Amino acid sequence: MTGSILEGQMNVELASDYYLTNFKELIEYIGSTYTDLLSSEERGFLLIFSQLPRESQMLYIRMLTRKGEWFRARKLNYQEIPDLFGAVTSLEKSDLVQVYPAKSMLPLAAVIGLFTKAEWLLQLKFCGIDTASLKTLKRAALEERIFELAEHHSALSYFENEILFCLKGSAVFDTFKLLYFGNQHQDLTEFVLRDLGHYRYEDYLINRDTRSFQDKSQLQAHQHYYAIIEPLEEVLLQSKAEIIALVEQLPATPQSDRLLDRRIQSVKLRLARQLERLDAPQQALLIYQQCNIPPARERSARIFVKQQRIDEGLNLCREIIAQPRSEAEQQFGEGFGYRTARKHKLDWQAPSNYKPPRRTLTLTPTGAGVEVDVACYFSQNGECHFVENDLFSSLFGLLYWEVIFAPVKGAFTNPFQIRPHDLHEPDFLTQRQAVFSQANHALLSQELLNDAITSRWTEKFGIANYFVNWSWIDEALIHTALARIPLPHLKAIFQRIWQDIRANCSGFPDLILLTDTGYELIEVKGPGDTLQANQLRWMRYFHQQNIPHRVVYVEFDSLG
DNA sequence: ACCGAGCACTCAATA
DNA sequence: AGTTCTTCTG
DNA sequence: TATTGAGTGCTCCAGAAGAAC
Ligand SMILES: [Mn+2]
Ligand SMILES: [Mn+2]
Repeated sequence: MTGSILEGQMNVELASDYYLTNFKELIEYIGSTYTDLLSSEERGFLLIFSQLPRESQMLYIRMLTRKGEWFRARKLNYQEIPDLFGAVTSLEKSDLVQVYPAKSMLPLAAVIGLFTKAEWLLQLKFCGIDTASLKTLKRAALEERIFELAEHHSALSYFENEILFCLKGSAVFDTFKLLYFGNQHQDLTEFVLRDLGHYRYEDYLINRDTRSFQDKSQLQAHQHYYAIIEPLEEVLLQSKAEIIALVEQLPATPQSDRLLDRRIQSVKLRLARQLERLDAPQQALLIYQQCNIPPARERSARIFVKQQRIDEGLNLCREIIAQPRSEAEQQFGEGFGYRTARKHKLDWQAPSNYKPPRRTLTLTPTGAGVEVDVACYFSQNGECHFVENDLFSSLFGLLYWEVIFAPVKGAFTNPFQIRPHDLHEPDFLTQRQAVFSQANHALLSQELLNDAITSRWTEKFGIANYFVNWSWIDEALIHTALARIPLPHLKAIFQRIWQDIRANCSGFPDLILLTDTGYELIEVKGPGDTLQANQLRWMRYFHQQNIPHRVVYVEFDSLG
């Protein structure tokens, strides 16, 4: 079961101007829905670009989708752009590309990345520098050395035979991408992957009169955020001072734009967590106090207790228990509060301590993975499949397909969404009451459910859906599973997913064993592995709902 | 990947 | 001189 | 010995060509 689910439709040929078509589709959307948020430069771009010769448009996009802003003309070889210099001339006139003829003097930082190590060593030799000691340096070290040497050898960034292009206006396109996708991680490759058949997206209704960004200040807030976190990964590797400096740049939280708020808080949590590692708990605490998403309070409580501020730690646990933001957080408050209180001889209610049914199994490893080995072992009792989260999540996604893709205002703004924008909002279902209750009709009988899910399966096969993993679940398995799992069990499981989609799509047991008479959900634990908190929460729920489940602890017998 | 998620593996510190 | 990483492509 | 917590690694188009090691 490897490779893409859509492998069958290989040999898709894209039109030779595919990237121009895609680019035009993107900016057409910007022009039709966002002109009022654009700067004059951005509006100007739309106009100027539309008037460029076709090959100039194509060259511009080629450059946009390559790395960096500086290019050697000789490295831009495209058969669909036979007259490179003709194409670039219009771009230069429109101020979208700056052309630097050979023998120009350029800042070293601009050109350092354009040449290979071998080329730089040659250049160094031309400048009369002895390269013997430089040849063994790694790329990064060599670049450093070149910068030092350039102080006294200005000719290092002088090239006899290189025409260079510098791309302008890439920030404008960044804005367009952000407006189009609503984020900064999707780009033009989405079009290609879709058209190649790697992904297929649901044909949901995109409301042209609803959009992700309502006004300019909202757009600017998102851009500001992305600009600040640009060095995030680097800063996380640096020391306290740099991390704190980055946090201080971030806007105050919580804030009213919920999407942006979550992004900012997630970054704050990461930075604070790193401050903990760097032994700066006080500063971490200050950041956690600006956040209301988990695990901000959990981390704070841990810090308090570590600092022997037991009262404050326990008070925070009480707050968590009184108003948990998730079951996970509640479970933490109860457990950590109990352990801490007990250690200090204080009163605290013991948390529920469910122990799921267990058995141990001794077998010889085949190398395919413990879960597969155990599934193999249980095959003597029936069909046993390694499904983890995929089975129930996929059933959920199939049953509630129409709910997920219902044309609610603002839910869909571009053709590359695997879910509606507001999937995790608390009012998600109240916005979709009618489709929701209609989907639930299928839960009235086994036959209706079977029909609903299998017809959805054939109708939607391969279409991207947040909940459905097409590559791991086959139709036969769905069929048997639906026949064996009683309706009340499925209802209970789906209900818990709806309660907290983000948290409850994970933690399902590894295996499902389907026997002649029924089924069982089995979590496999190899030596040294233990139940994770989310796995235990599901099992506690299974217990309450009489859903058959078990943990199988594996010991290996061949290892001396 | 909506600036990681989800899982198992490994190790160390507790009780 | 073979292997691994990066970049580009459709 | 079991439990807890922390940190790590793996995968997320696929394949080609070039560059780095
Ligand atoms: Mn598992
Ligand atoms: Mn397992």
